[in-house]
Amino acid sequence: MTLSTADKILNAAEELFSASGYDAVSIRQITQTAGVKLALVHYHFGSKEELYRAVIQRRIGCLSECRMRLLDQYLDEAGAEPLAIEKIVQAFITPYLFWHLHGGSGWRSYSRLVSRLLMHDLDILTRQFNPTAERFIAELRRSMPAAREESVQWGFDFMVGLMCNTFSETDRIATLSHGQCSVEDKLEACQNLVSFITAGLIQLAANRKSDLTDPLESIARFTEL
Amino acid sequence: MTLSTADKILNAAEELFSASGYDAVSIRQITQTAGVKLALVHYHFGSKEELYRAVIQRRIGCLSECRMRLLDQYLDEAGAEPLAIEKIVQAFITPYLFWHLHGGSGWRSYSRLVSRLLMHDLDILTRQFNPTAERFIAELRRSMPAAREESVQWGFDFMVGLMCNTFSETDRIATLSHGQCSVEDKLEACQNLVSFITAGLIQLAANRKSDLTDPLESIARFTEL
DNA sequence: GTCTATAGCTTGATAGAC
DNA sequence: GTCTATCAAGCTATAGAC
Repeated sequence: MTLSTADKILNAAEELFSASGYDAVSIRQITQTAGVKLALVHYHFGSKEELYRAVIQRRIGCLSECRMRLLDQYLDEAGAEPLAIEKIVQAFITPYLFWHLHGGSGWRSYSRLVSRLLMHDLDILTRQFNPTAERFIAELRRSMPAAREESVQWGFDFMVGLMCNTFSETDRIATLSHGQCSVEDKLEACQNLVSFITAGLIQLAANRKSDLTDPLESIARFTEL
Repeated sequence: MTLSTADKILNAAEELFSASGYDAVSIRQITQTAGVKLALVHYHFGSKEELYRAVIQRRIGCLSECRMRLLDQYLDEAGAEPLAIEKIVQAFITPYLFWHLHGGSGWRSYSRLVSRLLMHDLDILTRQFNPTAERFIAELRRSMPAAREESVQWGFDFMVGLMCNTFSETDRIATLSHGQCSVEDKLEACQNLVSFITAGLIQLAANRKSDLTDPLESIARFTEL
């Protein structure tokens, strides 16, 4: 199990980027963690940003493929019927969970890193992710026949955001629950997550939007005083 | 409307931090944007990190207060009854929306900045935020009488995460929907958001967790081949 | 309170020996 | 492929004149 220099660098970078974000990590820290010399990053990857991209690239295909295969399996089983919304949510989220649980520490870092990345909007990510996204949106649309297009779009966006939030591993919930819950227990988190998202989507499927006029007016009244 | 130097710095910092994150912004950029000299940041705030904290501090009380007042109003109206879950969600989210809509560009930046901050877990934020959080969790608990404590905790966590995600303003949805939706339309987003979260919470209130054994096993089968 | 000037350090990147 | 040595630029922070 001797790793190539490139892999050592990728592993260290994955871990550090996922813990602190791109800007807060220097390539010196990375090479030190990896146990290799500074110049080797530039030899193997060219620049810090290209290293970052390489880290993301390494595992992204695996995730997309898992999602697609699970979706295909459910479509097979359902025949011509639209999928149950819960199945779509499961096909989207379980691959993340699976690799997080059984992929070793690298995958744990990776899921955190990708989740962090949501605000960075890097071209790589969208280029790799959008095809999968569009397939899931299409299935969602088929399973929400009465819904306006916006509801479908927002529903998918909420699902992605919530999943990333859960895997980003800021353990707010541990503090607030005084240790009773923790993002450490990803299976528990995801069971709740999938259930929560499914119910939310079913609600959007019925075109229900909450009317916010009253609370907005209340606040306006507060701030005038 | 002449701003003090400190306010000029705070405004510039708020805007830049919210756009790029703490580490990616230098105090040189900040002072340049603010139109003041470099040394003044250290004179007024001491250090870059203290400036960051000051930016967060400036508006956080206002938000918490709004949330509390709205919650109090609803409690008044409800008498001794537990609140409808939707009311709790509205009391939590509408203040964010209100200031985002009517607070000027500073508040727009601010909501994005705080949302970004979720992964940074800064002591200030939790110290300021946790009392509000605990009140909302308590109300949620009262309105979800059959729910296990974990469901209440996860439900609240999902609400916070989803709200922050929506206000962090990465416009994934604009690309995926080919321009049909956008985070620019925050009212539309929040109407869907509140409806989605409410339905999710009601689901959790009934202690429903999704069973993920089947999809996890399917994936395990894929990866063996 | 505001300015200039600069100290002291870290950063990403590269040149060139082996 | 890997190493050492180093560059040029950028960074936070501070000292001291006004």
